[in-house]
Amino acid sequence: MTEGPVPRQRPTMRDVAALSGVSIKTVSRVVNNEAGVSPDLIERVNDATRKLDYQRDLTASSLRRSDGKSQTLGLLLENVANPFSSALHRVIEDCARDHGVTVFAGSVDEDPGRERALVAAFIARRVDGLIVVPTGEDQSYLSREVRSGTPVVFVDRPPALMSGDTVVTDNVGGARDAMAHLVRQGHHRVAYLGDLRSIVTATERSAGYRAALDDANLRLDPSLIVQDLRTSDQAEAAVLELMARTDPPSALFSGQNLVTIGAVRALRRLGLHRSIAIVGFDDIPLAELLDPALTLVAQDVVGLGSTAVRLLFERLAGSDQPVQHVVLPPTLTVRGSGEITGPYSTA
Amino acid sequence: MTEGPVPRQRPTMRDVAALSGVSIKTVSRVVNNEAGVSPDLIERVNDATRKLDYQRDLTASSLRRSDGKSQTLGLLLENVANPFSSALHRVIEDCARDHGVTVFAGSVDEDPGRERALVAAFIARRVDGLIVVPTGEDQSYLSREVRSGTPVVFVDRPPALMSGDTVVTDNVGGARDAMAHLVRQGHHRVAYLGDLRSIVTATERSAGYRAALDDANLRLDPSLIVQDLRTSDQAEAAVLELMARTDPPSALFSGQNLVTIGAVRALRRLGLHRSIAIVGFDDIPLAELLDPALTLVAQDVVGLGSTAVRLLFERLAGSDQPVQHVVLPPTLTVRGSGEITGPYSTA
DNA sequence: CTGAAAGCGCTTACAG
DNA sequence: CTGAAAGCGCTTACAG
Repeated sequence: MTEGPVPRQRPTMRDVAALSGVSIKTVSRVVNNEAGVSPDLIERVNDATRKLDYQRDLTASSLRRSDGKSQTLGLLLENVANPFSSALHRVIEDCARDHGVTVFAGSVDEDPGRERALVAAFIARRVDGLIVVPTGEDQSYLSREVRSGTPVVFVDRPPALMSGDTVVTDNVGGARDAMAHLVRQGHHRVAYLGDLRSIVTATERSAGYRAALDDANLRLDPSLIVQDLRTSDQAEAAVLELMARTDPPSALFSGQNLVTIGAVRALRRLGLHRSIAIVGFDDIPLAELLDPALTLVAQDVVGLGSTAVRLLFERLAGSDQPVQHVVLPPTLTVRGSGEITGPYSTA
Repeated sequence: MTEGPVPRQRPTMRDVAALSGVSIKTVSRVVNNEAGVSPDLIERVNDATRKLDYQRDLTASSLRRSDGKSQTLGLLLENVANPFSSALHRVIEDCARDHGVTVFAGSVDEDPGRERALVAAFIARRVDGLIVVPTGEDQSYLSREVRSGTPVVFVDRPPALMSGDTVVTDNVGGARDAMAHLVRQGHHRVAYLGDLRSIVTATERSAGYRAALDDANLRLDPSLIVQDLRTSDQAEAAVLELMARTDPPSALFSGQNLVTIGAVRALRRLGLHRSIAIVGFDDIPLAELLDPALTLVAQDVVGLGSTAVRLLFERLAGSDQPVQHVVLPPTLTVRGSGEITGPYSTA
């Protein structure tokens, strides 16, 4: 009877202590760089550590540690594969690394049940804190976690039914700027294409759209507002329908990256991409390679991520300042698609 | 003197046991759904669990568990924000979730030191296994981890200086197909634009390029081969230079997504995007919206990710079958940029 | 400067 | 069916 290769167990502090002829407490001191160990013991312990390839078990360490920190952080994103989410993930990873913290990430897919399940999975693994892009319904269940000592910072969207540190983009202002830009190009009939109304950012962007019309004393035509678009296919269909009307818009404002992609696809299918203006919210990779290149309102992803991490670490350091709300301005990047002039152009 | 809100400690099994009047062993049995606990005790424990909002500490649990599993997995990607990496991440997240496993992900950025640091961080947190997109140098240090009982599966690229379960794309075949496609359109002078030669996939793709020229009895012109392109800017510059020659290529084969983007940018700058053909390796979001739309060789990301997870869980289940090497075919997606005909076209 | 004992929150191995 | 004791790998609190 042949046995597979028996996996030799990972060495423990006890093994290192035995090999170097000291107590495990001394090994612990050396491993943690505590002062007050004699140089020769330090050397003997380090030798043994190398010889055995000892790697401390951080989970056991944090179990007993007085601060109880696991050096771990949970990140809940809409979808790790979405360009905005993954860019945010990268920024947060880098900031967390500076603190020696490793990141668990998960995709929520706008599903409140999944949000709760992911939070439970992260809490069960005793993350030190959570950074959450919340899904529209109700985050009140998170206040328990905050009270239990796990700080939570919300990013991209504010939480519902609870208050907490939050870092968001000025969605109303960004949408308003984008719309004002289109109006300046001579567009009076601009359609709004939006994501799920349950998503706060979508609602805010539509509010910015309305505000800009108001600013310009333009009438709001409710039939030019299409919302609850979840996929680029739905957005494409919506634009095909809009443009088939007897009174189509001369420009589009799209409230999210997937929606923008679907809208552009529809305009190209209709051969209207050079005559109908479009400005979209959210940056899109390759936006500058399209023809015309896409004029977009881009969020400050680095600002969002780094501020969220900073707020989280301030709480972890014991800050009990009042709840922080940080709002970052987005940037309108002019590239061509938003500068197609409309019927009221004075140029 | 005012005190901040004292964070009430998370309840432990001891607290639940006290409240329900049983031993912690009984609480453990109920929490783990072990058979053989009387119905009324189950109910009392569940009541107390709810009342206290008890959430088991999985890290403590796995410390004592005989299998020692942390229900955690470490994923090393080139960059969590890269479209290919993040798509792979999402597939792996979903497969891992089916096993109740949560994913740590990190970005290596082609830096061997960072690869080792990330592995160390994941091992210190006692992940059950690792899925690694290796960086070209040397993965031999990982055999220690495998021997210590932490299985490793390599994905997208094979490891260097060690052997291990690996899931990769048929890069040679994919590149060969792409090149054969260009040759069929009448191109005899095709430039190859490649990533770092230290990246195995880049080397394989250049081998496929050469093989296809051979298949077609075409002369290889070394001056049409540009490698070690790391960014889209470098690729753009390289193409500008190539096209300024007295004998420029009539088509381009680009070996990676960022390189393709740079190449397209150059062609557009030169106004050559409708006359010079291009086929790229790796899918690119929005490829179908460019003009012409991009003909690309796309990897089977779902296959790569799901196979990697399957192999990992087979090892975790104790499989000691020989090392597995899985090679998945990529798919040439014809969209326009690769069908621009060349000087030797018979059409 | 060093170490033996106790304990972090849980599961194992065993006794009743 | 239930629980007291021991122990996972580490750190704390304390003694010398």
